Amino acid sequence: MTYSRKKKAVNVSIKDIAQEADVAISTVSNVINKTRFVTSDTKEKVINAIKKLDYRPNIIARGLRTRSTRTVAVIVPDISSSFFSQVINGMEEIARNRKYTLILGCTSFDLGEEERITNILLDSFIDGFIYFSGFDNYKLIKKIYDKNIPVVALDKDLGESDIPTVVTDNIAASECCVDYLYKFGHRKIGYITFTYDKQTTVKKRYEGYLSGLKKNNLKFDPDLVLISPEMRLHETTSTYDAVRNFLKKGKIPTAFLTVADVFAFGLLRALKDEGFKIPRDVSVMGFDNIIFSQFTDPLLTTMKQPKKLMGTIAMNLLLDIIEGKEIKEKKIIIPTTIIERESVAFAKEG
Amino acid sequence: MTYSRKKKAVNVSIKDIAQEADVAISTVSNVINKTRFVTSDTKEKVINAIKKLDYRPNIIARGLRTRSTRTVAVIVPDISSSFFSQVINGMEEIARNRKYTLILGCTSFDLGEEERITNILLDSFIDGFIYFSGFDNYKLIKKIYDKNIPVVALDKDLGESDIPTVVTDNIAASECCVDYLYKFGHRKIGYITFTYDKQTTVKKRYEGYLSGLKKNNLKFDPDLVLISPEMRLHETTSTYDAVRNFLKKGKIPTAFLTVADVFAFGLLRALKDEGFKIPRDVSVMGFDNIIFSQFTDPLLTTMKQPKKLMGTIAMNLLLDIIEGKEIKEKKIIIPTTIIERESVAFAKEG
DNA sequence: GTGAAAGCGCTAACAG
DNA sequence: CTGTTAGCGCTTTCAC
Repeated sequence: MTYSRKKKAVNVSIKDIAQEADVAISTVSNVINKTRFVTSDTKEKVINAIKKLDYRPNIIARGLRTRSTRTVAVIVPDISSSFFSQVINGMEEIARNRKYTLILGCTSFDLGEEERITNILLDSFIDGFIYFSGFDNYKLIKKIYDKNIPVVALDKDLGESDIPTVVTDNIAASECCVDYLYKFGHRKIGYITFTYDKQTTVKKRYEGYLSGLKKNNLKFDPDLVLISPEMRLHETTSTYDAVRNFLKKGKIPTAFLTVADVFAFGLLRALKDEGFKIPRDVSVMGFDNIIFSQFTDPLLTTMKQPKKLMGTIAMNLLLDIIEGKEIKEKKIIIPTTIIERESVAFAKEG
Repeated sequence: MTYSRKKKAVNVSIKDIAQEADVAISTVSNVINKTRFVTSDTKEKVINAIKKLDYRPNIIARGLRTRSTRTVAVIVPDISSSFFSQVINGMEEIARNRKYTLILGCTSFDLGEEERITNILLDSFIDGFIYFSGFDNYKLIKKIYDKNIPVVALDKDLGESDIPTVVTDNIAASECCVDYLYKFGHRKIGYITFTYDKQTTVKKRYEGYLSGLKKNNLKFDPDLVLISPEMRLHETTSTYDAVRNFLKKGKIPTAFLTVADVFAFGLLRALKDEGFKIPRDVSVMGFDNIIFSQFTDPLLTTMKQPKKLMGTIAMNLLLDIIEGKEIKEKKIIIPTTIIERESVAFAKEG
């Protein structure tokens, strides 16, 4: 069986409405956009014609005139991971409520791809950008910014730049985790992270771990940290293997902090398979509070990044900028909170 | 501090290029679109001008003429859940490779919202739709289809309709699960699902469970199935509670099949807390193979829906239709496979 | 092989 | 209060 596309139906235009209602084109436009006062009589005629012909304005044509399409783009590395998709979910909700359309640009964590996509999207019809790419490629953002196209950077620190940013304070949050574990009597706090020099988030969290130790007068012990380039975000065995190797070396922290929940999952399994009871023998604390952290056994205690909130805040900021509203804060810091579940307990004596 | 938006930069237009290259506008257009032969001399002049002025065609203007924007929309209930976002991930990849832009329309599982979004998107500038909404609202899809706008339905059965669809055979897949458990000696196979009359997928999987029983000459026992409207997709406690109540009634299957992996997570926990060893005492089998099923303890044996593949197939089909290619199959059935992990074992004797 | 000009559907400036 | 008209940037006839 074959199927081939019939040609697209011709839509009714504003001209048809003007004809049908026996008024000028501009009057129709004015009724639709409420741009000028129109007598209720003519207004009614127009509205009836619109209903009769089932007319909808062509937003392409409108966009050509107004240079705005009420469309915003978000540049994101990957939508399939729970973290990103939840943030996007928040953005989507705001965009929709404020009657904007959202376009997705996935970079697959690839800088070249990021540039390619940005350029495509830059080809005219985007009203604004949210840059949520995981990379610290200041250049690309600056390019958009310098073109006077509204842009907000999400979850990346642009330092002293003028570009509006929404960030979680990863350093402070990590410190907070260390504080928390310290309060539970832990003095040998391990850290698990993967290496990704270009991702600030990963770096900052590690910095937070270090400064957290210092703050609590804990000495940094390199044997307590596992930095592995092999661990992956989408499965657990790589982490599991890395952790098993790590544990073989014999120096076992009384508590682990991981740079992301995902790594806590592999860690949990590895620990259990080595005969440790969680949290009786070893405490485990994650970071992100992704959905799955409420599925683990034991339930994972973790630092919550308010993902949806990140999305809504960033989107609201962007749309405010697009609409020319006055912006009070150009740098918004999103609060994080610890979600206490079952994987952290008091350190064993001695 | 305040910040308000400067006005948008004026982009260079085809006119500027024509001027710069000292040729006609149409020649520039013909060079860009390869629509007519142009001498290599003039071509070069044009290309140089384009490079010099960093020109990019305005696709809005182009869209106004050609009535195509190389933009496709996908209507989806929720992007924050792992299942949907992975499917979308596949779509995105294909769209990008074939140089289309993807627009997201989230319905939040709300029929009214679905209609609203569809109408907005219908307002001109979408070349095609993928309907992946979870609902069986034939009406809306048909409306698009009848407007001769390319559309493909994903993961929903439209029966005898002419509308192109991509589906996984949920009935067959569920039967397959029952077969699998049967082969492991299970004769008391339980089923856990939530009630959602309007979602075919849920219904079909249940039907598959029933026909699977019949096929294997197993008698249906209502006491072995848990149908709960209270269970939620995004957390595990609701399922946990429902299962604990269910178990209290005393009739324990030797194996459970769940309509979705998520429910297997709560089930696993409830079972363990009741003192059952998995899979020694009770086997558990999920459905979907979401990422987290490789994180559970024990690792979850489950029926895999090839999520990314669903996305790529649907998107390729849609783009083929848009581009007027001949379509061999209007109804594509996506294969499912069982992922054997650790949560299913042979039934205990007696 | 190239150029001139019409027109896609809309908004906005100008006229009345 | 309403109508006329220019023009957004592009593709596409039609002319040469």
